[in-house]
Amino acid sequence: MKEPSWLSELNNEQREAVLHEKDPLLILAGAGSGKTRVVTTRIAYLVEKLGFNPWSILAVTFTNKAAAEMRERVQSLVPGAEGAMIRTFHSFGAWMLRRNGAPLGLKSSFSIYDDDDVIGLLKTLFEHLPRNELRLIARNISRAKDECLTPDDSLDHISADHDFPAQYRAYEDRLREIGNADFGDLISLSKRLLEENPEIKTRLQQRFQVILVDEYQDSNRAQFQLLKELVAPNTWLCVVGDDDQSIYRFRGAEVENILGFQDQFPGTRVIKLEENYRSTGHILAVASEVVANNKGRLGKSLWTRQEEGLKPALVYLSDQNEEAEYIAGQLADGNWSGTAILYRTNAQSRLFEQVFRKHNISYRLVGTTSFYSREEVKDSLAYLGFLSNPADEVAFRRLINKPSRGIGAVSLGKILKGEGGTLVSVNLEDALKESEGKIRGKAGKGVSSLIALLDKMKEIMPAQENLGQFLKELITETGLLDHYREQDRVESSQRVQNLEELVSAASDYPSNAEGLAEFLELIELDQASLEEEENDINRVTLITMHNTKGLEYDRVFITGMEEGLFPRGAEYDDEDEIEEERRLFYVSITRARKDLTLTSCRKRMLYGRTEQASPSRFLQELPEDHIVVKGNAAQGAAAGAVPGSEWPPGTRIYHEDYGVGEVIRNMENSGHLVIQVAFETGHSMTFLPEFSGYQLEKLGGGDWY
DNA sequence: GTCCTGTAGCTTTTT
DNA sequence: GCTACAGGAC
Repeated sequence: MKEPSWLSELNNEQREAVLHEKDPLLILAGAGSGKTRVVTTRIAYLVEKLGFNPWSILAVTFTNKAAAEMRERVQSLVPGAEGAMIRTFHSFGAWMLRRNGAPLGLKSSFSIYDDDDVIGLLKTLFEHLPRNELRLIARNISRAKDECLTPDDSLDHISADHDFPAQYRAYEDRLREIGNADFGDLISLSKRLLEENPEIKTRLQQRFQVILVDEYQDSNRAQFQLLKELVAPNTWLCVVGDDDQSIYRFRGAEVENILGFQDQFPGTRVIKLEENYRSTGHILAVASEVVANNKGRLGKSLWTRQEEGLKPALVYLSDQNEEAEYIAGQLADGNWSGTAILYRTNAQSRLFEQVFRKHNISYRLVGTTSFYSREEVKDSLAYLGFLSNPADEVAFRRLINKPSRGIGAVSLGKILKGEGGTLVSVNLEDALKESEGKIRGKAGKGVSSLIALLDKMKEIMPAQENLGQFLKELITETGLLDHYREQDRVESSQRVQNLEELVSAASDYPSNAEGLAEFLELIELDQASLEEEENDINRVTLITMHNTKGLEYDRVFITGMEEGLFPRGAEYDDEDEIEEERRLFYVSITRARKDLTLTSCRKRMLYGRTEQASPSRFLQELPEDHIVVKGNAAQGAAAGAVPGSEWPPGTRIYHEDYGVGEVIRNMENSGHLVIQVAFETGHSMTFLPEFSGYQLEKLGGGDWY
């Protein structure tokens, strides 16, 4: 029997991974080793050769992009096989909860709250707390859910704040009352659903005979527990991942899930994919050498058949301006679309944008302010969300006075709490109607007009051609469109254009309750789905290191290789954190196919201050034989010192107001020397000696020797 | 109820 | 250096 070409094109290990049957399978796939190819081919093989019904296959990924790519590639191998359930973990959770959530009190039309909405809900519960604290609570709730912890569990390791469990409980109660779910719920409630309802669990276990998990190293505890619930003794379980590419620990990802997989699932077969098809020899050697510094790895050694290629360059520059100019110079060859500039923090992109604009270099900025977090989009979605769920207080608060109807905080309080100060109704549309006539003046008229508007919207909905048409009516009738058109005129923004994009995306859905729920889920779960991809244009990619996972470029620049910036937050030398940063470095290096440049600056402006920078510790880990160094590192300046400074670190001083202290750091701001002094009183102050030096008296020490 | 100004605080963030 | 938010002035 002749093999399909997609099977015979695989190398031995890849082939083994595809053909493996029954027992749990752990595929350790190094960067660029053809991981996606193995997963997609495995699905194709199971359907085409072993006769599995696509319906019985579940493949989970972490990003919508990965899911879409997987679906596409499966289809191109075996048309029809893409009928397998290929979803992100969260989208799978949502799918399950919409169909089976009744025992948990969830209606099929629940909305999904993103981080902003969570903070919005917390704000309704704890009005007096400053936003910062609300953000912290939101983060901690999300962390608790990553571990499947309820307010009843021990939460001491999440937050030492004694109020936290009560705050978490209040949040949970309110969210259940409203009937919506947050991102964490999509996983943790799914797990609870299966745990508490054996009949649902059995049904799903019978359906999903094959389960594949991609990027397994990024799964968190809750996702692991959900997976355990789904897997029956006879399930064909296969997980794919790379412990060296685990870079989301800060979001709850547990490398332990992949490190301990064999213990959790006895009888596991492990297959390593170590042949790299992406990068040339020197680049791969550098990557391998760097990541070998990490302990706690399963251990792989990548190799390539490719030529040695170019040696990666390590370039020392004086500051971030020179860095941007240097890269702009390198880009003069016009190969932009094959090039990516990587940085640790989003803030670093700004200067590149400026300099590239100056040199007429086209660029594409990946992953900044998301389309959905824009005000006009959020406003429109609040109306849609509220029409879908009139208990949605977060949406209600957003739309009540947008555009302005004269309903302020006082009137809003009356609507929600009535005259007596108790909650009028969970259904806020009822509460709104209840309050009509009880509120005077402008606000009273506003309430009446909002009621009329909502009624009209519900009435005209079924008559619209599609949901886009309905949304267009909605933003016109509410006045949002006029409101933002005016704003565009004044601020020369593009808000109306964004609204038009939203309308056009909604046009694919029918104008009814189901279409509305589907559309809302799409945009809640896939924030990138509307952003236009114009890949045909020759443009440089500006992107954070985190965002590059799964991508590759001919030429890569890794910028800002400086201590404190990358690795970031290195002051406290937490070895686990350093290892995570090192994995991030490994991920970044392995994005490059042929050409890799690392840049490191001696000075860097951060938060508006220019500070001396020392080279990243990772640079010492680079194998000398495989790199080329340009420029020099420190030019003799000690860390925290400014060359030629009269006040180097270590200088003992006396200040007439603060007493005795010691200079701990020199900085530069707009050409002026700034010194930071730690006083014996415990105070830390900064001074510009040029202007306030008369208040400072040197006590000796700290001279240059 | 809306507009303006001073100040805190700043990672990474698939979902 | 920038931005987002709270609090005061209209």
